[in-house]
Amino acid sequence: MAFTDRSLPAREAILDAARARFAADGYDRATVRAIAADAGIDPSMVMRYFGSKRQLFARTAEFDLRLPDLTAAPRQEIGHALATHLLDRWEDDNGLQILLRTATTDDDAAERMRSIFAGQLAPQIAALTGDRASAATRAGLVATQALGVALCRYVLRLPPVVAMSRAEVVAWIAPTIQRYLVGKPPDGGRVDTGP
Amino acid sequence: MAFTDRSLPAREAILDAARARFAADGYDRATVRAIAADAGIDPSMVMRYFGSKRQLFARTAEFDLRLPDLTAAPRQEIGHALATHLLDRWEDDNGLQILLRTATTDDDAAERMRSIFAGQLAPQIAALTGDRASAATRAGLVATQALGVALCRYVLRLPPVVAMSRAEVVAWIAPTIQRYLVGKPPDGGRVDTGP
DNA sequence: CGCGTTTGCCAACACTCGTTGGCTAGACTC
DNA sequence: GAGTCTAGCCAACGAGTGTTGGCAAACGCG
Repeated sequence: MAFTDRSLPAREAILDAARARFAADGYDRATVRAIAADAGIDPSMVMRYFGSKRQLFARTAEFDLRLPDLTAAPRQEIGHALATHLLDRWEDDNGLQILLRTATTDDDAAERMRSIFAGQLAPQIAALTGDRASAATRAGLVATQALGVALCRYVLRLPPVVAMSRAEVVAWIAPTIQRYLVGKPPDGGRVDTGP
Repeated sequence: MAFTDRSLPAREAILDAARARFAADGYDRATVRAIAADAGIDPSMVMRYFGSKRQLFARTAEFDLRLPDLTAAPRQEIGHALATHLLDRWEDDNGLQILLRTATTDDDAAERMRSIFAGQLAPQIAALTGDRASAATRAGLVATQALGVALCRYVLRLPPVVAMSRAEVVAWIAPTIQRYLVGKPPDGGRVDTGP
């Protein structure tokens, strides 16, 4: 019971509708019936093609930061480069919005979020600083600022954060990202796990 | 049909259970039945005492930043002072966690979040800088970092962010908050709405 | 053409949800 | 101490959910 090319448009319509609904409403409030209606297809087909709502969600919640090689940029500009890249990345891919909207109440989605920053960002920082021990902490700090911007701008839609242009946002947060990436740890803010 | 003191323990048990459930599971997944069971009370009593699930949520989702007078602190330390206060504030009051967990999918909760930063934080910043036009933007920037920390540390539980001590978190993010509060706007990051 | 497979739709199941009304027992008032 | 109001519980409703099975039509292959 493999699927043929004939049903491919239907499967893609379901995926598109699911991505839009999950990004807008989150996992719980996005119903299979609503997704199917948006796709112009019967709800039972969603189950046949994707097995279950959870499996459908898992398919739509795949997200890759697609980080560029940060060591290639000038050392003083990597904060700006990363900030720009991240904003670009989640303005043309709603995968992070899908994840963010449901990760606050669903542990599977939260776990994906954790693995993204631990698995994709932290190694890049380790390569950047040569300090593997501090990379995880620095990646976590970058996550607080990056996810905070995403949350306020695209999910909560705080008016002043929405009103800023992308260039303004980048200009403001780039120094923060820069410091978290390669800046000197502040007094009382040690970055390794030693005594 | 006013309620007497006799039912006060029951009403408070419901509120306590509701706060815990909403903070842990968010609005949708926290069921009235589960809240009532935690409180050791029949679900129908929840409706009688609070009208509806939404009204119960509204009662538990009241949150006040209780900001201190920032103009009282030395100018160079207000970032540290605010960062410390915010961490304290939402470690001993789960109101913000309740809001954060559901604001990603519920617009009522999101609106409350917006009004907190626009109504409680922005005026304080205006008093601090004397610049009413930029205060909203600065409040939004502070929100990105503050909510980002709350999200990563208390909701998503990113391991490196959870592992840091409170002092470490404050030491790292205080300079960021400081700059957003009173720092010079970066090139390309104007803070007013002029041309 | 003829036959097996795939597609799509319909109806329904089993379950959970918020919410409602009615009943009993107890507390308070006069 | 009789009458009135309240607290609490039980059962049920109606709506919405994910999910399943069956059936008719369209397709592809021999």
